[in-house]
Amino acid sequence: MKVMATSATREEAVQNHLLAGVSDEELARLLPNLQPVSIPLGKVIYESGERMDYVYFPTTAIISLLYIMENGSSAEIGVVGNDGLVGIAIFMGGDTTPNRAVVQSAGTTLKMLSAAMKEEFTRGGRFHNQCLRYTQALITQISQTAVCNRLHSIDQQLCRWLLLSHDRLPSDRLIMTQDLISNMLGVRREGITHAAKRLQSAGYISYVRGDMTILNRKGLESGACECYQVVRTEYDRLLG
Amino acid sequence: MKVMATSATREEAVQNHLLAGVSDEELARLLPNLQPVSIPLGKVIYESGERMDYVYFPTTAIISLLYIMENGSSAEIGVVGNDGLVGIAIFMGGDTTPNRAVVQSAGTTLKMLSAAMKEEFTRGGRFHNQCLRYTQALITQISQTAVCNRLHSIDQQLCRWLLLSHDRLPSDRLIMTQDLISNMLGVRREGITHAAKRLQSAGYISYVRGDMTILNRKGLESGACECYQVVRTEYDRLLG
DNA sequence: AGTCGTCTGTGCGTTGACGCGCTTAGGCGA
DNA sequence: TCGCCTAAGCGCGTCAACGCACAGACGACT
Repeated sequence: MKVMATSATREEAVQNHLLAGVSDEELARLLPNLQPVSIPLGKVIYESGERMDYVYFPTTAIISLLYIMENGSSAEIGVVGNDGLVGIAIFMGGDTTPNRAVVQSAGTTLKMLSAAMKEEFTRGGRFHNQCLRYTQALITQISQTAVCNRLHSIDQQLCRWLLLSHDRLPSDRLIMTQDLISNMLGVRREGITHAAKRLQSAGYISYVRGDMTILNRKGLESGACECYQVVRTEYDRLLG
Repeated sequence: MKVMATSATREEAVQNHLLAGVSDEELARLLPNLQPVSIPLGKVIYESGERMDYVYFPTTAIISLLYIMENGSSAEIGVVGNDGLVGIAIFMGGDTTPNRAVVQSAGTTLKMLSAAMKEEFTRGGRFHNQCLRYTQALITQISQTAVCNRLHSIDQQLCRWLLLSHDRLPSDRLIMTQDLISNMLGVRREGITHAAKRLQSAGYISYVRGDMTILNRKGLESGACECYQVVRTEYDRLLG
């Protein structure tokens, strides 16, 4: 995690949609506290139950929220990109969550001390409201993950997962091995191999050794269950 | 849904833990707006995407949050009892959610007009904070449901579900058919039949035609996955 | 060029859950 | 008391996903 000495510029900040949606006055107060940081793939930002010293506003990075079982298996409960922030427990009041936050796609985020976050949140302005609306959107995403885990096939879930990632990605390339994806989705690696091969045969994606490219979004959308669209629509409604 | 003419008394209000946790001053402001209502099993409080006119603070009732698929199948994403409230979208700012809220166990709740809810929430006092802490607890419950749906057997999930219900129940009796439970958990009715029979053989529960009694909580806890305890611990930490 | 580690593909047998159809049994009202 | 409705139990065959073991395949690094 490389920290640049300077605070974030306004141009950097508005790359994050949540920050782009606050008032000029609020943004002016936030800017000096926002530090650009670039974070590598696989970096653990929060550990389950651990004190969170910073909140993170992704600009180009994508962060995955995971629950890790006692036996080591894991499952993703949500994904955060430049549409939101990581660390909602800071302003919700719990300070910690029983989840791990890990970088799914390397890139930059803006980090801010928890204290500064709490201070601006308690002022109760547009920033406060935006944070809560984003939290509601995230709740919808988590809920739909629960439903999808229950009722849909690996193929459908992989499509949903790729679309959620693609929405938060600056390009069509996703650096991610099938093994990592299987940990996210909480399934076998071979299950992902099969599903990915089918998607490749259909011409929706192509990949070689951890380097995946999305070729046909429409195709993926047709292969996904309704869960993706429900989440997408709700994000647009709440944050659009 | 039977509405009594009078406002709620302080004694009624504090049966709901969330209301019990606010300041005297706040409670005094809330009381005139709180109306006791008794609601029968199966009543739909909110429909997916529908405007929410009231928020509900359960006292003895239990409400289930469900997502209904386009093809009619369904899955529970969370359950609310006297530990919280139904209608968080009101103060989170989205006004609606893509979920259905349905009464899982008949009983009473205190309902309050959305406008009154918003007004007290925006005052930003202890009530505001309690609502957010409760929302975080609910997020944990939903997250753990997602994980559990992915990784655990029907037997384990039934145990978890029974324990979550029991925690919110005034007695050990649960009026609920296996068919309804299967809709909640998003599995086949026969799956619940098998799991329930095993739990009955073990002496953990007994049931006849939609009338279930919990005989051995410890037994259920031993049959459940870690998901139940994670949620329980987090509720205690955030709201206890 | 050769070696090693990692990523991907494949082929088993196993299993938990599904879908369907049907039976048994309790409860209630006519 | 009879009949009906609904809840619960049972027995298939089917299937998606699992666990495991191993084989190619690509890239990086001597």
